[in-house]
Amino acid sequence: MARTGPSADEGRATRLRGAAAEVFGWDSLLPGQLTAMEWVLRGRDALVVMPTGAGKSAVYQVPGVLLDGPVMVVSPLLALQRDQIQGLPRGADAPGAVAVNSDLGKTETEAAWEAVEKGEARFLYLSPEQLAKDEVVERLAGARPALFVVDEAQCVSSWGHDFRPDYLRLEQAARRVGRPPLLALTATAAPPVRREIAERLGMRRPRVLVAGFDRPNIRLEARRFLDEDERRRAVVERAAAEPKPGIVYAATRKDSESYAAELARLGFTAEAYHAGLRAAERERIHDAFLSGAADVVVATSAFGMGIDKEDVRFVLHASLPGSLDAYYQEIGRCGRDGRPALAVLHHRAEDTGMRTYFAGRAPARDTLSDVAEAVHDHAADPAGPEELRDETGLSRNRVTAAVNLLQEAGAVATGADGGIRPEPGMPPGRAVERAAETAEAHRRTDRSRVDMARAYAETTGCRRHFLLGYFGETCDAPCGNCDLCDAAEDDGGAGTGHEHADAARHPDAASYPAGTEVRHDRWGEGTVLSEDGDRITVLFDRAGYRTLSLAAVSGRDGLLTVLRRPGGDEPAA
DNA sequence: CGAGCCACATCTAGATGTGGCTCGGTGCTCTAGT
Repeated sequence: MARTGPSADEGRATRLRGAAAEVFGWDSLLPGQLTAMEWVLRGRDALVVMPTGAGKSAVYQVPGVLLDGPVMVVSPLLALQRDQIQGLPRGADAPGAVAVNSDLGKTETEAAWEAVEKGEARFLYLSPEQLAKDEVVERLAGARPALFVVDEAQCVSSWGHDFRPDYLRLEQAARRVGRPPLLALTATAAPPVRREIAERLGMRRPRVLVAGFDRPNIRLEARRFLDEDERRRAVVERAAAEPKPGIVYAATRKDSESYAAELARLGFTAEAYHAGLRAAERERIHDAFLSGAADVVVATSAFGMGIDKEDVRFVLHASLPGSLDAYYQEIGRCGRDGRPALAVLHHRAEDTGMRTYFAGRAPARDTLSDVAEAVHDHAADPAGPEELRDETGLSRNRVTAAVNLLQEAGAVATGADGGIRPEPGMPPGRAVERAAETAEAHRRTDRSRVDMARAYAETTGCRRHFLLGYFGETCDAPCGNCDLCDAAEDDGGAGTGHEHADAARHPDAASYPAGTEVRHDRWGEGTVLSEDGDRITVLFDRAGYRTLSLAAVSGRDGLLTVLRRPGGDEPAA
């Protein structure tokens, strides 16, 4: 196979720079942006992890105008789709863009498709749920898309398993529309999440670009409370005292309202934001925050995607988050202007209860059983999710989630026409067994994510070191901008704080650098994520995240065996 | 998993304790009835 020479690469770079300048009015491209754009233009699958505001969308927009066919963009929120379309250049020469979703009437939908088919609209925005519809997939296949983009790709991992199961069916959708090259974009993804995105989307030897994770201007703090009233007081006082604007994340809708009410009583413009509010109200608060009219928004996790505001000064958490993936995403919304910003986590031991509950949910056995039987009954004439829904009487999401789990367990497969058939020699009873085991493995992983969030809250080393370690990055501890680094300095140095941590570094720490593949007697196979003094954190394939004491695992009895040392290719895919 | 609520029981007449129940977060889409 002929390799493309330097002149071909240069040609591509020139064309991309030209399109960026002429179509979008961008005179310069960042090195990472250009590299990723070249991959896209060459038709390679790619996964790009880049902070919000660093020009992620440009990675598909610029090559998109040079490709030979429409670009489809899967985006999780309709509001985000609207923002993206509005952000594109307008005018006679501009590449058109449309969204196809439930907001549109019949006539509008038809007009949107025609714009795509005639080439008037180069970008087509869709929710993953749209791709579950046969008529959408067929029409899209006819338009021969040149690129399949998954924006906010962390949703594949965070929402695909239960909340929005159509996220786990994007691989099938891509195959059915002619399997164009894939581009996954996200601002936050730890190495296991990157791996899961690539796997779930069925990426083929993807190129991976990870832009720097560290946000050194965000000061990190965590405070533990025994008493609920004390915690509430501390959160309110901090939100009141710190420079505005800021965001407070609460665990429940009720809490978001009570905190907002308390801040309002103190004279601040504070708004509660959660998914239980009417759409118009949510929009009003969103706009008030962006315009600077609101000092503080107290929100559940519903608030944030699509918030691109530079001058947010703090993100306070009034409860333990469900994972560090979610936490980093949420605190990443402050200090985008590079000026000092603050992230404080206020937590109690009791917070883990609700998080564990949310992390532990899987389709009921009865549901799995009903769906497995329905698939089995249709072995001769495979049915799609829609038909399975009619037959089982279960909701759309339940059927899809059950099908996903059965498919992951190797009990069913999806054909080229979208039909779901049982794997040969797999009776429904065994299919359910295997799907239940798969669900149990997810449950363990999700719960271990909660454990990692708690471990961050309770760490005694440098917080930034811990957080970046979770994302597979290193930083020189002490970072000098977290509460624990301050405490170490106050102690006056010698024999305390981080120096203490260094002194306590286990002699075997060097034997398990990040990326080492290991096998543990009890937890099975996994990958070392980070090393912190005398402990290492390992992500086990079946047991999730575990923090292990080196003294305990590496003694003479060797609970931990090294399978493969790091080095070579990027582990994603 | 655990907090909070309610009904009811308890030991002795208005509080305190206990068992059972419910609820807790993210969005799109479609449909029926205004």
